[in-house]
Amino acid sequence: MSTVSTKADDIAGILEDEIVSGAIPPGAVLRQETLSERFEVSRTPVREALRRLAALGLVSFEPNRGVRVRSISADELREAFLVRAELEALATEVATPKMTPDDLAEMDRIERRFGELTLELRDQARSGAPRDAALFVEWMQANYAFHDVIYRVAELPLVERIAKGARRTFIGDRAWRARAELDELYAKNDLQHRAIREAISAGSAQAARTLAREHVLSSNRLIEVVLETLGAAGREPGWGQ
Amino acid sequence: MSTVSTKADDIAGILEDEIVSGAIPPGAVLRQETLSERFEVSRTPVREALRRLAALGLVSFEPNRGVRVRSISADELREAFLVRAELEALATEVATPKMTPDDLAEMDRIERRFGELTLELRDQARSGAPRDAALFVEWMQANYAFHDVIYRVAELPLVERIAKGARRTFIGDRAWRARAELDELYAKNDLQHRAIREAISAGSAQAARTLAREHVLSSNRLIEVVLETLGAAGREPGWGQ
DNA sequence: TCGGTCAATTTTGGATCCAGTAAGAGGAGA
DNA sequence: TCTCCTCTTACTGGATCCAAAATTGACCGA
Repeated sequence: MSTVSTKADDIAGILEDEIVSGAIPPGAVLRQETLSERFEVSRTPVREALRRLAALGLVSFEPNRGVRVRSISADELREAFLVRAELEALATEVATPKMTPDDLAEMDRIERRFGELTLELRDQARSGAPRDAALFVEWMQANYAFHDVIYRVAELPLVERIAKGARRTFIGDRAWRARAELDELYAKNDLQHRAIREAISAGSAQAARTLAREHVLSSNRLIEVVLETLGAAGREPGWGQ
Repeated sequence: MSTVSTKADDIAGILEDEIVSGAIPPGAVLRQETLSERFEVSRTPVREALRRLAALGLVSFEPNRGVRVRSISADELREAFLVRAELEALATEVATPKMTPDDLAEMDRIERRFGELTLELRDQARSGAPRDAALFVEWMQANYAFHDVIYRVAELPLVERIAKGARRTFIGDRAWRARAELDELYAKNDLQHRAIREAISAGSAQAARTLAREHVLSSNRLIEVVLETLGAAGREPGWGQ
């Protein structure tokens, strides 16, 4: 791990996080001057950072006009899920015969925590209390942690990079967190995790593969809810579309 | 389509082609000054272009040392094929119900040409004549053209982008073109294309999917030959390892 | 009041300049 | 002769400067 890094890399990393997390909303226009003031550097490293983000598909350059954070379309979102489904299926298949008892134990630990959080979320929704954002974030992280074990064991860095790139395309869309009707999907998620874990444990790579694929694809319903919410959200600021 | 473009974009595009085609070999060190002289611009747009290539994974930055064209490792190459196999399977499945008679006719036309080229390649190899690079390139292009029809019909731009990114990771490795023993793989390729075409024509998305996946995966043997050749090739120039 | 034209301002893209770092050559000492 | 140290050189990363393009807004005429 190299301790040195360029300012351009640092800035790109920070902006990437902020875009992915939704702190910088889709459609926002990024001014080079503003960013250079914020990071207390000249525009040169800022521009290089923006080039990198553009290559990653997070922002788009309009020559002589500026860069704007790409807002993801309904089709893109659906497609991202398709890609994730295929690649997670692949990773799960590859990981199954490589799983050690320690790995399985880790999956269990994460899955137990995930189950608890799922119940908490459901209880909260049933009690009519306002959704706790921190709790939701924790649930989401536990969800990803489960899949991350699989990626780690599979040792497929390219697959991991692409799949994680695809899954983050909707982390930033915070709008959907508000919907209560998603709760049963959460519970389904939990059950599917358990099924995948059992298939892996049984050493059935094909079953694990199929389950992983269906797991991601079953988020289709969730996607549609998300899209509905997004459609209701106001248009983003910027140059006249 | 915007007719305007920045020099950084132009340069990145040209360099990308040259790296992918192998004109700039893996391991080569790219000097900013040299590139700026070649393209008759200052180093600024060159650096931005290099940032983009780095984000695409084609080159790697070493802070204060320079950029070098990434040479693909054996594991990366194998993984790229796995990714392609999954995504082409997906694209084929999605494309099958959307195929029009015109699309099928185009596939036939391309496939017919592909079959001819395959025979030519085989005849040439049998006659002991030295391989004709131009013929090989044409064969390769016909091969890709077949798959491109599927991508076009599937209308999955993200899948297409990722899969094409994965498949080009080895176009640049020209070494393997010299191997005669690959000829039977070529013929197999041809047969598989026909099978995929028939499955699509029959409207069986699942069969087409499976065939497409196996088609790419069957290149495993080919990959191993490539790796063998790469292993024999001399080390690349540059900083010590 | 509305639309169009033209100048002023803003902002980007590119060139040049400067500083800091890494590799390498050469010399001194063991 | 080998090793270590220093000094030079080359090249990158970042800052600043300049030109060109686009947006804004004011002014004018219908």
